[in-house]
Amino acid sequence: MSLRSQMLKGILEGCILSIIHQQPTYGYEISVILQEYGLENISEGSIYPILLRLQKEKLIIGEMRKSESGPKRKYYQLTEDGNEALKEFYLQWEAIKNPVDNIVHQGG
Amino acid sequence: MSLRSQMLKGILEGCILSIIHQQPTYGYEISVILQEYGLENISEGSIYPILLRLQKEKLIIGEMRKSESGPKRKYYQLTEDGNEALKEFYLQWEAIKNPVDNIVHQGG
DNA sequence: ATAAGCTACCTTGTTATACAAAGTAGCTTA
DNA sequence: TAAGCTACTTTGTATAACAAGGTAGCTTAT
Repeated sequence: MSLRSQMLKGILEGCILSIIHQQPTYGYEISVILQEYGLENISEGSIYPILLRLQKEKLIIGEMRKSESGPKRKYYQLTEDGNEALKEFYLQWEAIKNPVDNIVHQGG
Repeated sequence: MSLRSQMLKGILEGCILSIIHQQPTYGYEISVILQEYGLENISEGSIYPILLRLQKEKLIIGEMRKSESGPKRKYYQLTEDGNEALKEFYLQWEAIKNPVDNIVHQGG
């Protein structure tokens, strides 16, 4: 398993919450959006299990909608608990990013 | 298991490499240094296994030295492979940090 | 002396997660 | 009718942080 895979643990979930928070969206599009943000090659094997997990934890809710082109899509949006979890992710991200940045910039 | 624990996966190892790169040091002191950087409550149950793993992968080498006060200390320093791994960590950290920051700041 | 408390190291078992790999199926276009 | 894209799902694997426990040396107060 790659270093990147390890480093993404826990982070990817928060990113997906954040993307859904911006606009209701579905799995396949999330992979495209992540790409656009620079997180390339995040496979569906990562994204869909996260969506199912988030749904199970009631942080998001899904709804099937017909597509004008292609199969039906499962659009997700955040629940109230999801908004809380997202806030918590933001806090944790800052609490990790800043120290790590300082360690990295001091050393290298 | 906490969100923070998940988010630290892979990252903590790179931080420890970076700290050892700055100056040869030992496990107990690393926990203090991490604290000072703001990564609080990183337990020895996290640090020592990482040090043993890094040593096994020949990214660091350890050497016991007497302490003027207290038990002997195992000082570690980076090997050539360790320097390579550290550079790779820096690259991966930037490759993850920037996209995640953009996702986070876009969303909220 | 001796107990308490800090320093310092190590090990075992648990839990969670990214991802590879494989499968299913609808729609469009050549 | 086949290729190729869209879109969702499931199974199994590897790995890492950490809780919890253990060992032991040194210093200081009682």
